[in-house]
Amino acid sequence: MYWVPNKIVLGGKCREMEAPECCDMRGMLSFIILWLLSKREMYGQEIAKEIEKRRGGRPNPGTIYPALKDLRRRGLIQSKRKGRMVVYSLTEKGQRGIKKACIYFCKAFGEIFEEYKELCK
Amino acid sequence: MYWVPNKIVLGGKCREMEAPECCDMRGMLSFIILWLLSKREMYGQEIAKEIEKRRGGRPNPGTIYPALKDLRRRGLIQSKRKGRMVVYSLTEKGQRGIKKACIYFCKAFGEIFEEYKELCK
DNA sequence: TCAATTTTATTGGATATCCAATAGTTATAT
DNA sequence: ATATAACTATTGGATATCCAATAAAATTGA
Repeated sequence: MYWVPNKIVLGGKCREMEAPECCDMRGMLSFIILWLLSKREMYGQEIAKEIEKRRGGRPNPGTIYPALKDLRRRGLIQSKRKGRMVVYSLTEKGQRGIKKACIYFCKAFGEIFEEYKELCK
Repeated sequence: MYWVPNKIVLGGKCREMEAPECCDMRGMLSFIILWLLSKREMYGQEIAKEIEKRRGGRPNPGTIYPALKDLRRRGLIQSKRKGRMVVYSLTEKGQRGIKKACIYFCKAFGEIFEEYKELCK
């Protein structure tokens, strides 16, 4: 079995939410990570927490660290040790990349947001 | 190599657009298919065309038909032969599923859309 | 009738995603 | 000094995604 989110956290409160069984949206992890890092630098578990807030369910260490490793290998993020933590941040390539990806994302899925955003408030 | 979209079609006109190299958003195909079918029933190549309009690059037959087969196996869509074409439509389970998935999608990614939607007009 | 076109469909393989389990490393508290 | 907690990290394996190549079936047109 693979990871399926099963709850979602909104406005600080945690509301249970059934996972969308019909399509698991795997493949969006790198995208979320880059987007989070475009806001500010974070360490690994901080990223995992932020993802949990948005998507529900916290990604495993075995998910998050290989993803970070891969993003670093591709030159999109960099890491710096700060005491116990390793702080990750975007490289310039990563900044350009996530910007482009967000625009692409909006063009591809904007319609769906427009239709559902009222329902999701 | 795997499929990476490299252009995007908007408002009928085809504008070239560099693909987001940093994250390919694979895993969203079933989601788009179900969303398209929630609008109206379509046959296979029609679905492929609609995806091309939104995401750029048309999914291969080897991508679209296995995806449709899997959605049918899971009881989310049904198919009906109409002459040369096979028309696909959502089942009730599929209707419930895509609704749930869209809400989940908006909660998880709404922030990104809110931030970029002006930029994408 | 027969070739061309369109649509549906399968197979095989490369790659990506993600989890469970496990372990190492650093800081903090007693 | 030592135990505890928090964070980082790896490995292995199951599953999903997607393309290229290929082929079959139905329609259309000459």
